[in-house]
Amino acid sequence: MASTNPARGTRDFLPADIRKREYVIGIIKEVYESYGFEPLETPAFENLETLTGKYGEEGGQLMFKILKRGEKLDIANAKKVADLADLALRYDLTVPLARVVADKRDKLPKFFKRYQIQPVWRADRPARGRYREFYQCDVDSIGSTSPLVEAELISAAAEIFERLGFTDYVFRLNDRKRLSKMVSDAGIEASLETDAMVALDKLDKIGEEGVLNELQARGISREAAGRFLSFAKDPEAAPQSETIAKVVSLLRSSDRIKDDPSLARGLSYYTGMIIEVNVPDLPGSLAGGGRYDGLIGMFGKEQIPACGISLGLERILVVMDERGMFPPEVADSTPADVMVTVLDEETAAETIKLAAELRAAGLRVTVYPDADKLGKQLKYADSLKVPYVCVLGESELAEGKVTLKDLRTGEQESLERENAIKKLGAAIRWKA
RNA sequence: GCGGCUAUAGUUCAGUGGUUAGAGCGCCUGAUUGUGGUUCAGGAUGUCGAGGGUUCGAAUCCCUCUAGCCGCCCCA
Repeated sequence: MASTNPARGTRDFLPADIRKREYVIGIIKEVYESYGFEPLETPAFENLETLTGKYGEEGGQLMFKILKRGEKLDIANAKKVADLADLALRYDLTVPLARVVADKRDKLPKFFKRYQIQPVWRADRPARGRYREFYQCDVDSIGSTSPLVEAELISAAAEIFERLGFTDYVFRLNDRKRLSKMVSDAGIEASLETDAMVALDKLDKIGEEGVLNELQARGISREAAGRFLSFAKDPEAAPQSETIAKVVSLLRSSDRIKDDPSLARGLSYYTGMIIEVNVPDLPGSLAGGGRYDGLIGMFGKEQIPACGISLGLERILVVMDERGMFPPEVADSTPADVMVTVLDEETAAETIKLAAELRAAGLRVTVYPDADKLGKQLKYADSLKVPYVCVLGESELAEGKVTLKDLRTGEQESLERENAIKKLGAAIRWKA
């Protein structure tokens, strides 16, 4: 038998999963909209040349490339990847945004604030909380170098975490320019700057001693490595960042914002502030971002400054699941408020009519499809956790009534149709 | 990319060379011909991941492949 697993590193989202995802995405959209960010969507795939060279060497390897089609596909004479593939699946949301901005500058506002919630694909090896298809929720502000941009992005992201019910998140802030100064002040050669940052990025994971060893392994002297690390450990000792000071002064003072000179972040396109959001019980981050004033210029047109934050939807969902942070109507979602029974094929038309009346009253109504025994129908309703059942059989039809049963209490009563509809409408509205 | 573990009913798992492969949960039927969630009685369900090998005999031992999980590397 062929495997019925979804492709490696991908997932099927069952109804309960979707309810949770939509709840979180709904809050993210609401908050971003309230800050004046506008939605953007870009294609699932891009021209290969749009994406190549934007993510460093590693990134290129992890891109899902799409084979050329028809006559253009000449496997026998292909010498390099570009001979075989001409398209690739979206690898992140930032580069497509940069392309859109470079391409449609004239159609976009001078300061373009956009959010984008779409899947991206990476041909990575899957691991816990890591997939080959996953969603990113990006929010970016294009066109201004003002620290007000950073402050607003941080403020919006913080509001999202508050609304979702997080009480222990921390925003760590650092500055790429300050990191460069830390490198030079420590006496590390400029050519080893990237190595120093890659090693520093692992501080949480491998500890101080581990970072010192890694710095030395990358050709940095013990003394320089020690000085570098002492800056990283102490915001007072480290060179001061004007940007961080300005951004912090613009935000309402909060112990959730932390100046952290040890924060590095992998991506090479950041040019100024870098941001990461952490919670204590998760090794990685819930969100990350920073300023990238050079990326849009890579498309060869105008150099336009930009800054953004990306929320890690999958990780937010994992933490919320583990902590039971979903409200009951999301965690215990049901497909309908009420189910209407069918006891006889002859009366099915009446069942459909009643269902339509209930829907007109604003209820979510499902109809049992077969004329099975009543016990079976009730059992089914119970398995769906539908709270109410309308029993509509011969005896009810003869009297022009309907039997309304509350599956949670087991109570039931025989009511005139319009009373049953009124009562259900009130019960469900009360709940909502 | 490297190392380790796993694959048996719908599902979670037991079964270390010997008849006809088991259990919990779930599912179906009945007690209850129109009343679920509890209970009781009964019932169905397997290419033992795929392919090859060893053996009188393989779910069990060996090899290959595939898939899943856990570390490392890297990343969100």
